[in-house]
This record gives sequence, C-alpha cells and structure tokens, in this order.
Amino acid sequence: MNMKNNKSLNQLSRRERQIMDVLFREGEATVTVVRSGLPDAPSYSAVRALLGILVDKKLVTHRQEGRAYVYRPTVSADTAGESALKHVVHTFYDGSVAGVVASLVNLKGARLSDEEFDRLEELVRTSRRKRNEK
Amino acid sequence: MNMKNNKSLNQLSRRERQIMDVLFREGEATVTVVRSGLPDAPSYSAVRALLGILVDKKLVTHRQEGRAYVYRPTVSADTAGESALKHVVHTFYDGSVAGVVASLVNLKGARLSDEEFDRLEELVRTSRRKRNEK
DNA sequence: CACAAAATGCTAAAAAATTAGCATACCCGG
DNA sequence: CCGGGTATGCTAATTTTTTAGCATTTTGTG
Repeated sequence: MNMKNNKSLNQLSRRERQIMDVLFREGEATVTVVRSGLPDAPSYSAVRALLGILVDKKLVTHRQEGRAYVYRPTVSADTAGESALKHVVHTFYDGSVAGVVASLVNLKGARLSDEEFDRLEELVRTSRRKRNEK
Repeated sequence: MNMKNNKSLNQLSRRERQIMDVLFREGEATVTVVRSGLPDAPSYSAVRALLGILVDKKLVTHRQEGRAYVYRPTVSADTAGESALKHVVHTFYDGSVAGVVASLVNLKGARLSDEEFDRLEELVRTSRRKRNEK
C-alpha cells in the first residue's frame, strides 16, 4: 500500500497543489494546458519548473508525445479523491459521513437530476446491504 | 456575499492550511494546541507567526482568555466544508455528486451504522422532494 | 526553404514562506 | 517569595517556493 504519495499530496506547496488539481481535472495535460488552468498563471517557464519538481517527487509522470511532454498524475483521480474526501470528512464534518452527504445534496449549483437521485438511493441501499453481509 | 475568504482559503501556503485545518477540527485553540496538531510541528514562535499572518488575512480571529490567546476561524466549519467539498467534487469527480457519495459510503474506516444509513436515505428523499417543489 | 510558433534544457534570481531567538511579563506551586 | 513553565512582542535570518530569461531544437506553413 503506497502511502507515500498520499502523504506527499498534503505536503505540497500552493502552486504544486494547483497544478495537481489541474492534472486531476484534465486527466493529463501539456504545459500549456496546465498553465491555462492555473489562477494567475505565471510564465510558461515557471509552470515547467513546477511540473519538473512534481515529476521528481513522483507525483506526476510525463511521456513524450510528438515534441511535447504530456503530464499525468501517478495516482488516479479516484484514489486522490478518496484521500481528499477523508480529509474533508475529518476536518470539517467531525468524521460524519452523513453530514457530508447532507451538504452535498444541497450544494448550490449542483442541482441533481432525477437520475442522480435514483443513483444515490441505489448507492445507499447497496452499500448498506454489502455492509450487512460482512 | 463575502467571497474573499473562500478565495483566500485556496491561496494558503502549506503551513497556513495545516493550521486552518487544526482550527476547523478543534473549533478554536491556543497556540500550544494548534502546534500539537501540526505535522512536524515547528517551534512555538513559528506557529505564532503563522497565526498572526492568518489574523492579518482575516481568516482567523483571536480573543484573549486569561493571559493566552485563543484562535478561531472567522468562517464556520460548515461554510468552509462546503467550499472544500465543491472543490473535491469539481476536481476529482468531474462534478458528479453521485460519484462522491459512492466513494463516501465505501470509505474504509468509516463504517456507517444503521442509523446513519437511515439518515442518508432520509436525506436523499428530502432533498429530492425539496428539489421537485421548486 | 526560410521563418514564426512552440517546445525543451539549463541557469539564475526574486519573492514568499517558514523558522528561530531573545527580552519580558505573568501565574502557580513549593 | 522565588523559580519553572508558559505567554507575548518584536526582530532577523534561513529555507523554500516561485518566477523569469536565454540558447537551442523542432514543426508546420506560406
């Protein structure tokens, strides 16, 4: 179980974090794309430097595509998301998953469709069932 | 609508963030308590300095209690939590609230009780109803 | 085929964050 | 009433982060 990456993710500097966010959102991206996703985007060089650091830290890989590099997190968005969620649950909701869900379903700008509500109900039922089996 | 704080929360440096996390978890805390909640805790002085910065940025208030200062975030954990959640949804789950809930209910180390499952179901039903009313 | 556009390698500097140290005041127990 | 523990004020230095610049290469296009 590679704990190192998760730990690192919380140790990132401001810019490093912003860059990781872009990469997680995009899946993978070139320097230019990363740059355009950054708030108060710095120079192209600056972004390259940061990406280099993230590669050194093994949080990001890059492959060459044509003449450019394409960067991508070494950890899946799902894994990183879980880690981020745990942190939120623990930090802001005192460990209460239900509390988080309460916030989620009422988030402004995230009006859920009927299908999504169906899926949510399904999720809860399934999860409960699985839990009871164990 | 005070957007400034939320924006600031994403602009924090590593230590500043760690300190805010402690404060959100604790509700409020003295320098010593904050310090003991920090990974690789630096000197007492360092923590004080950081707290001072956060006060300057209006993210934290402090009041005197006895001879010591007690620090507390200016924003409620709920508000900050919502903001953090939005960020997670957007960054790691492509905006899918259902996706987040799916992760949540299966989080390791967060086994939900029957009561919590009940509450979740209730939450989903209520939210859907409210939505349909509008 | 020459040139503009866009990439990389490498280096160095500027800015921000993080930390520590010292002088001093206060409270409490022995 | 004295000393240890803990607090604050203030200041300065170190370390990390963040940024930019220049030389060079590659690619596409008019």
